[in-house]
Amino acid sequence: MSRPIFKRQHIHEAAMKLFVEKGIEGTTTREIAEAAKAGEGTMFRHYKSKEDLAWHLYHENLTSFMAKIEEGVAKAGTARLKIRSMITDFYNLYETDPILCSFLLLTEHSAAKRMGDDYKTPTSLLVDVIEEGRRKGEIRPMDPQLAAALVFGAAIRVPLFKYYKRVNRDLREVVDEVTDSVWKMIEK
Amino acid sequence: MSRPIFKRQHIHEAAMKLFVEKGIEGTTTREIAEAAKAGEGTMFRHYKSKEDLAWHLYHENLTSFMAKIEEGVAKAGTARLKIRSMITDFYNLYETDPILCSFLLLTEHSAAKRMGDDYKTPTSLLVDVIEEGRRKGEIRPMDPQLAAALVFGAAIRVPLFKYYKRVNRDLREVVDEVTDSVWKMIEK
Amino acid sequence: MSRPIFKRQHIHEAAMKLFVEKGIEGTTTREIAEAAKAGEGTMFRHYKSKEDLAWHLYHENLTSFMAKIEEGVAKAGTARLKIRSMITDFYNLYETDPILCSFLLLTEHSAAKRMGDDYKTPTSLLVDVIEEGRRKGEIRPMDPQLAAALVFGAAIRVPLFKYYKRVNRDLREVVDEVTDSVWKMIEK
Amino acid sequence: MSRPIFKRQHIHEAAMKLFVEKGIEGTTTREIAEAAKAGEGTMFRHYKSKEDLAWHLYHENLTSFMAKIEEGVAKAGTARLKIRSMITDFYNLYETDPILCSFLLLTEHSAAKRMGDDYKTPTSLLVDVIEEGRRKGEIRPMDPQLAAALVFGAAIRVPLFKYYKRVNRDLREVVDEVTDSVWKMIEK
DNA sequence: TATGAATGAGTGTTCATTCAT
DNA sequence: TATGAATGAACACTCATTCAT
Repeated sequence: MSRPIFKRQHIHEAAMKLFVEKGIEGTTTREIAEAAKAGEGTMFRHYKSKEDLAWHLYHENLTSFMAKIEEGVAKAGTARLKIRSMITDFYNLYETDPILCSFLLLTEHSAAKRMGDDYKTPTSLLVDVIEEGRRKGEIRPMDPQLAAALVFGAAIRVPLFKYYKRVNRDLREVVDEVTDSVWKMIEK
Repeated sequence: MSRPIFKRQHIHEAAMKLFVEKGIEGTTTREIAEAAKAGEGTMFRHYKSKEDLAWHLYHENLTSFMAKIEEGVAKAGTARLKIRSMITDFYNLYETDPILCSFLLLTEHSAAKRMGDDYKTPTSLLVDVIEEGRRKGEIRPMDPQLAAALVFGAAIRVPLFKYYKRVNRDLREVVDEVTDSVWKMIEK
Repeated sequence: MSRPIFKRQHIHEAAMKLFVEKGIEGTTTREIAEAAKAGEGTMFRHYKSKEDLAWHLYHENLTSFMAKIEEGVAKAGTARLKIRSMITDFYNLYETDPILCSFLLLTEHSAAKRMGDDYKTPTSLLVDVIEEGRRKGEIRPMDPQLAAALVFGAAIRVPLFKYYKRVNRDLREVVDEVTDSVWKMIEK
Repeated sequence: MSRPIFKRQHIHEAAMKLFVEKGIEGTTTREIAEAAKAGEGTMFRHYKSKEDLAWHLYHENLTSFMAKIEEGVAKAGTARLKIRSMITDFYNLYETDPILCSFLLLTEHSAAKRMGDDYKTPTSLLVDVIEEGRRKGEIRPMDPQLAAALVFGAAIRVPLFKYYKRVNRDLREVVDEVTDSVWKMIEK
């Protein structure tokens, strides 16, 4: 009667939006279905469970975002430029797709349980970058984990402040200022 | 059967621990009761609902923590020392009562909905400190909100890294290093 | 510390009022305690349970009301006068203590389960009166139960209509009109 | 496991029976589900709450019963015949579907809160009939509300007596006797 | 006698999930 | 593939009842 259309993409979008707004546990499958204009059972043809949907959403988007970040990092020659590249990618993502960026940021906590320790995340990449910079003498002697915490924390709080409307500028305009600032914390 | 001892404190402690471990939505009232060795209905004599319990826990602890922070900030003479004082209080809290510290950090997001815009939070206090430092010429010209995001983000990510076992040192030992680092981002 | 005062009477009054307003099942023991300005446990010193309280309230008040009705009925010489006496007592009660009257009327249904078949109620008394009137030839040949249903139903609906504000007059003024009316249904 | 048959009708029947037997508050949703051989959550797909179910049951059945009564009343030429028609419909309903009839009678009280004042009920229809009869001189001068109370009370108590096994005859056999009796109360 | 904190069985309700269509 | 009625375990919450004070 009705022609089956692929609802998967609709479900992706609806779910991610709701997950950001109300959290994963706070979102019901029925809300997702409604927002996606799909039947209540449709989601389960594609994913085993709500958690599974959330995980796939996280995993797949993080993976492709990581690929992008890693590409930029690989191209950049210095630790400073590598960090600048990561910040650029993050702020770009936030301005292009704030829901996805927020989802990636907010879900990290709950997804952590399901990720192995060797899972590649922006944080672990940043640690690598810092360790390499340390070895090359670009960065002052300090615990790389602590350095990563400072840099990542500083840079990532800016989109969060924008989310809460404390900061209103286009984040792509502040990439250089943020890079300069965080670099001061760790430079030789 | 019944033994009129005040169970409120037990409930506070059990609930906060569980809220940190599993989130507010992820924690059931049954679990709280069990962990507090209290009856299932006992919580509801003290709080209207689970959400209400979470809110009170957040509100009361934040209020008294804010009092402590504000005291330290008031005593410190310069922006740098004020920021150092805040970091000290935070890291002290983390080492003294990591559950409470984590709860305050993690609940900010969901509590935000219930807080008025004029609600005093560590973040808003930091903005005040930075604005004052700016006026006094201690801090370089920059958007105070952006500065606050950088400083707060950097400093607060450190306990989070400890929570995830990336950082293992006693945070009270790194207060000075962190203060030095974040100060570089904003100093004149 | 506090001087124990008899709270029983307060509880009686509060409970009956609430039972009429919200039904027995719909009233909580806490509401009763609050309305009676008594502690939550006080009621249980006097009655085994909420149902027990309701039953005693019904039983004791009905018993004393029955005594009053029976006295009037015994004094009256004819069936007509006996019925008039009953209506007078009912309407008097309604105007004097509408809550008690409503309680007696509304609780009959649920109390029926606990009453033995030989329990004396206004209805059973009315049947007796009618049977006697029948024997004496004052009442036309008809099923006494049916006659009682008609007379009792008619007379008792009037206070109910007043309760719902459809009738507003003082019921004591309409005793004669009602008596005349119901008597027409059964007179020889 | 699941068997997409419409359970709504089952729930209607089970709920009404239980509501009559034990009252709305005294009936648990679990009991309804069991009696309807439905899952515990099934009711909530159709109705927002137990109260909502009760209300719809009352509203829809009363509405269609009112349509039937009004039709009979409209066809009858005199007040006496109109009243006879109403009694016929009531007693017919009682003998045909005693549960529905009892439900309509017993729920009136609690449903009253949710009904607007302009809600059409058998009682309000009876008042209309009596007022018209009054204007046409068929009925003696008297307060129409009082007259309605007497007539409705008398007629309706008969099924109630049957419910309590005081009266055992088929009510359709007593329509004429009851009509004759109640008519005497109000005729010119 | 009166109290009210504590209790836990039980209630109405939710919601992820299943499966016949 | 998509649907949505049906499900029932699990949930937040209520409330009659107990008992140490």
